[in-house]
Amino acid sequence: MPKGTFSIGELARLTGTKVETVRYYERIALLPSPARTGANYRAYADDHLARLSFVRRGRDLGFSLNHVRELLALADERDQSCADVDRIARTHLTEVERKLADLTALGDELRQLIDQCRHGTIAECRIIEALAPMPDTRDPEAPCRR
Amino acid sequence: MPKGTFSIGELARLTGTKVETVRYYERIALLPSPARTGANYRAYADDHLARLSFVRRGRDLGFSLNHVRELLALADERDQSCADVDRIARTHLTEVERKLADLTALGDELRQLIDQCRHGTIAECRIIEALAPMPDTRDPEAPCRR
DNA sequence: GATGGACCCTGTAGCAACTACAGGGTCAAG
DNA sequence: CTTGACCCTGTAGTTGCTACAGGGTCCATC
Repeated sequence: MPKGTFSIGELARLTGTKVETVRYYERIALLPSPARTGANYRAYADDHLARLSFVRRGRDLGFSLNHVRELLALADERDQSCADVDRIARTHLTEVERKLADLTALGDELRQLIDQCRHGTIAECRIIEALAPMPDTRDPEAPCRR
Repeated sequence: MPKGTFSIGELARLTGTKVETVRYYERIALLPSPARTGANYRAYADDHLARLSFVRRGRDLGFSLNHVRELLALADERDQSCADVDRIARTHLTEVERKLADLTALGDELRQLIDQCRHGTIAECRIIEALAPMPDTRDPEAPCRR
């Protein structure tokens, strides 16, 4: 590797990413294509490292790749207002809160089911029972949802 | 449709599933192939309805299709012990609780970030700042994770 | 009996966000 | 000079659907 550059493996280690994932990010144009060595190895510089760690951090915060892409584009517009950044973050937070509510309800329901299990045969299993109820065939409009 | 049978559309409506999803479940052998009419239409009976609503309910509880498949197989073994059912449900609950913890931490972090936003330019945006920090290139082992 | 719209069929391709090969080339240490 | 760790490209798999394309069928209405 030329001095001051990293191989893909080094970049991956530095950012806690898999090598395949780095190549994937390049393929979908989330990361710019780096220079190549004589042996056709990717040679990354500090700005690639910065960009990839930005992506990783965004992913850790649960942003979609598209959101990360938007945030990256915004990060380069240093003198624009950060209203869009704020909007993306708020949208994402709303989504996270919705998932959180769903998952909480689901966990409660599961815990209830498990608590009712009397460890007998399947014929008398409350968990299976809870899964089994049928929708009413007389009502063609009502699906069997909670 | 022969008397006492449902078309795929009716079955879908009764269970709150999309028609394509019902066909998909059949393709992956989660649902048995139904009888066909002269015009090659699927003709479902009550047992298909029961099976599909079991699947839907399991999915609503967040079980993977493979877990649903196992639960379906177990549901047919009426005189076996329900230990396996219990195990699958507990495994799933553990997983749900892990996701819940992750999502809670993530929501907290996002809220903090958003609270810090002073609505100025991107150059001084705390959200972008929080995403930007670089890993230490002198330490080849430490990835930039929380 | 023709027409229209709602339904049904198969098969394939697409989505997110990776991950995992296969089948090669390169490089540095011993 | 060989071994093992790395690198390359390209493609296919994962999960759980969803969305066509390009056809056939059914039934009510004109």
